[in-house]
Amino acid sequence: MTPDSTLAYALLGLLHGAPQAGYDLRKTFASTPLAHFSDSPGAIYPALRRLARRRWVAAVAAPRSGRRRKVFAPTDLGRRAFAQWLGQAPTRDDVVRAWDVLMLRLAFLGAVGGPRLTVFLRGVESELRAYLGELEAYRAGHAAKMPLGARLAFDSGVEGYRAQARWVARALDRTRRERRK
Amino acid sequence: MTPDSTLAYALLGLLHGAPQAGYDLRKTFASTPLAHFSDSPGAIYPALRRLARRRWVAAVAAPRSGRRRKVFAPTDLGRRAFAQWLGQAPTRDDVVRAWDVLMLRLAFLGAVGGPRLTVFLRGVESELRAYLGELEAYRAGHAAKMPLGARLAFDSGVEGYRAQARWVARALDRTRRERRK
DNA sequence: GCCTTCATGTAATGAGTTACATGATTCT
DNA sequence: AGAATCATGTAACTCATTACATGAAGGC
Repeated sequence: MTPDSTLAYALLGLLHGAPQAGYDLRKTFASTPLAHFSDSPGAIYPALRRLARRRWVAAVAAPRSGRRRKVFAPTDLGRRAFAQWLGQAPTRDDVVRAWDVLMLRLAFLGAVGGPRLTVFLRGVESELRAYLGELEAYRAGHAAKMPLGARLAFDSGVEGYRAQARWVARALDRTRRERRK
Repeated sequence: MTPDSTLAYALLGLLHGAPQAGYDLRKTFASTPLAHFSDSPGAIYPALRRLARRRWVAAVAAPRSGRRRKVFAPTDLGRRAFAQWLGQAPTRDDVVRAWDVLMLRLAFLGAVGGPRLTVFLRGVESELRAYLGELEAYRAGHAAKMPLGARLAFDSGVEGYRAQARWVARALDRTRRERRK
């Protein structure tokens, strides 16, 4: 089965929280700065249809009267698929080019809670450290030859990853304290 | 005229540095961590053709003998388009959802050098500060209600932007020193 | 002669963007 | 009655991804 888009998982996750209609999901995307997904109907309604075709979500009883609304809820199959997506170990590639997806998974993992959160954060931490090592090595070899702008852009990347490394250390701390309570 | 993809501008910028063939550009993408663009032929060759159709680049004399190679160089029209792309003032949207594109522009601006770099960085700084303000306001209103994972993910974002704010301040410092030399 | 690398391409597929279309409902 | 909002959808377009195809040049 072909993997679905990030948007599809974001929708699926939100439907776990509460069965909703496409319009509600659009409003969520438009009003929270958490994940910057598109709130355009041309993205959301087709994605919902794909999820429905896959039997990951299903429309629950539509209202007989009032506004026309199609409220979707995850199926058991959808719940399993979502749990599997959440449970994947963070990879180097996730850290390097899909940080936003990692954070999306984290946001949903928090609702689940428990030790899975810690495992996830530890995975992020180790991949992050490894990648920072690669970046330092690259800098040592190439920084001198780079034009000013390129060097600055490179540094921006490094600083970003360093900040995330500090963040993940603090996050691990916080989850430990949270569990002790 | 419809705006072209980021990849197209990346290619155009690299061709400014030196006329090259698609194969060379692929190797650049595969070997530098600067911008993580795709090195797949299915992305690069069509993008080059689009640039050629637009008369932003043109193939320079192909070698009579030896390997089949199509070396492209930017045209005057292409240089103007690229300069215009580089010169755009950074917007809030750039900072929030297209940081990588901003850094790509920065990397190419460095080659140009001069006061444009400073102007650019100052623009980034002010948009960044404004967005950080928005994020703080959001946290004040919503952080208490967010589940642990969501709060952590949100913090990751904030920390990332804060790191970039520190970075841009230092970058401005460095360009000032660079110019004094 | 054979394998590797050079070098360019195409086809199928999936997905997002913008813009438009369409009605129903609620507010004033 | 008219406007705004609710709510869902479609169409045209652009683009990237993966995988496959092709052939020439050079090293051994």
